Amino acid sequence: MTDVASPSRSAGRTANALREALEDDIAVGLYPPGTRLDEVSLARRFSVSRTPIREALIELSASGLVEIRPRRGAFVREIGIPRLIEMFEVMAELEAMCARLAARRMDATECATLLDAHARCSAAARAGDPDAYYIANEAFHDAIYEGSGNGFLAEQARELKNRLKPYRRLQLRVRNRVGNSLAEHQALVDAIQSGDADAAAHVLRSHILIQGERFNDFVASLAAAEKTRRARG
Amino acid sequence: MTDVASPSRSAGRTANALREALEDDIAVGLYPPGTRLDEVSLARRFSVSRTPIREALIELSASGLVEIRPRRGAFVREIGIPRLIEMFEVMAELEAMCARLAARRMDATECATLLDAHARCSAAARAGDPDAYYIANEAFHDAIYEGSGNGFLAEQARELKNRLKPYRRLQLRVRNRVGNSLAEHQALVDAIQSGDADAAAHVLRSHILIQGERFNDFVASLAAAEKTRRARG
DNA sequence: TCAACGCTTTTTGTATACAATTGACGATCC
DNA sequence: GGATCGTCAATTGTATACAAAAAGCGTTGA
Repeated sequence: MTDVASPSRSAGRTANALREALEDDIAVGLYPPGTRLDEVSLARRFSVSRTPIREALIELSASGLVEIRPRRGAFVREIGIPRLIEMFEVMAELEAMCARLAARRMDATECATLLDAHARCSAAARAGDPDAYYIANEAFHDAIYEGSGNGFLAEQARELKNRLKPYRRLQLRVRNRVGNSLAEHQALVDAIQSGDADAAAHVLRSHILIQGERFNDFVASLAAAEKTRRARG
Repeated sequence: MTDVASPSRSAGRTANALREALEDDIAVGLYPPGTRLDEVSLARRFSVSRTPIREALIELSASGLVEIRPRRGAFVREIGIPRLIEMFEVMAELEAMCARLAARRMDATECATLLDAHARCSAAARAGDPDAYYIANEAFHDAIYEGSGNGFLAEQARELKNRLKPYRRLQLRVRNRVGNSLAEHQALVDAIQSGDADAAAHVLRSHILIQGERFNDFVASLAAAEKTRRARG
């Protein structure tokens, strides 16, 4: 019985807290793609009735993390390889757009935030702490989203990133990605600080698309994971 | 008592049909931005209970067309000018991306669809039929979304366009926008047919951003409309 | 032995009942 | 006369009850 005490904002709406809790559970891998989300089980688990559970599932369905098949239940959405590639393609473009705008519009405070995140990335990389790097990396990208000065764009980028989260975990384990990633971050910081919008866009697009070229590894590992999962289930 | 008989897909889910109905009503202006959407009134209007109404409102809230303020009700989202500008900025980039990909990937069938839509645009423009132009224009842009070969991108583009619909109506009335629009369409078709991805992206980005430069007119008319609305209400 | 049919059980979808909070109206006090 | 507090009505949020559809299961027939 997990108590959903996360106050977050918007009290008086259990469904919101539930949505966030389920989002995390899905991102973390507690509910892997394909898992059926039973309403009564979830209701028991969170000690609420089916109503707010249903509402949370509908929200998740709208955000694309969950698929509701009418009269058949809610499932953690299984995103196939082709669609994942499509999503990364869009993600790269959104991030590139953020970078371009950030190079033009970022103010000193936002730039300081970016540099701080970059420093934390470096530290985590030196320490060889992948979890810390994951956190700092997220802060770094968030700083660029915010730095775009386009709040709507930032929202879109964050939302898409969220949808990709369940699959991203598998991805960052490959090779010595961290080292290259850090170098790309540095190039991006340089481009932004020198106000070179096109360079910033190019660097960040590549930063994402390189992940796409290293995607073969990713695809392979994902396909393998899928195979073992199917074998188990 | 409006009967929500729109079967669409996903029968056994009244909420979906309700969402589409409300989407249309909002897009058409039946519920202008800021309108309060009372659950019991809607339930009466569609002859259902509050439950599916609530679910539809939650979906609309997730898509951004409606804002749910906890314990205070659902309102048609009022999008301020700054945010509208942000959204158009993103829209332009998404469409540019579609165009770039379409120039590379579009096959003969998709190209035929595009040309057909273009022809219908021309016909509507010659006939001076703005409604027909609106329809054909939508088909034209849809053809480019689909032509990108990136289904996810196409979805994102359509969804954002949907969110902008309530505000777009006001916009297309300005000047002889139709003539210029048509010329830009032609340039885009040429770029796509010659496979010039950069040109296609540039043309379509401009096509949207020109609407942004003519945005002053739009802003003015919207501010005026808002003023009269406030005066009435 | 396998397949198809029908029943039962489980689960979703919808309606209704209840609780709790909000907003408004009115009365009272300064 | 104005402002503030209290009470009441109205509306949302949650729980439960009921209906209908789907899936699982066993039985029966070929």
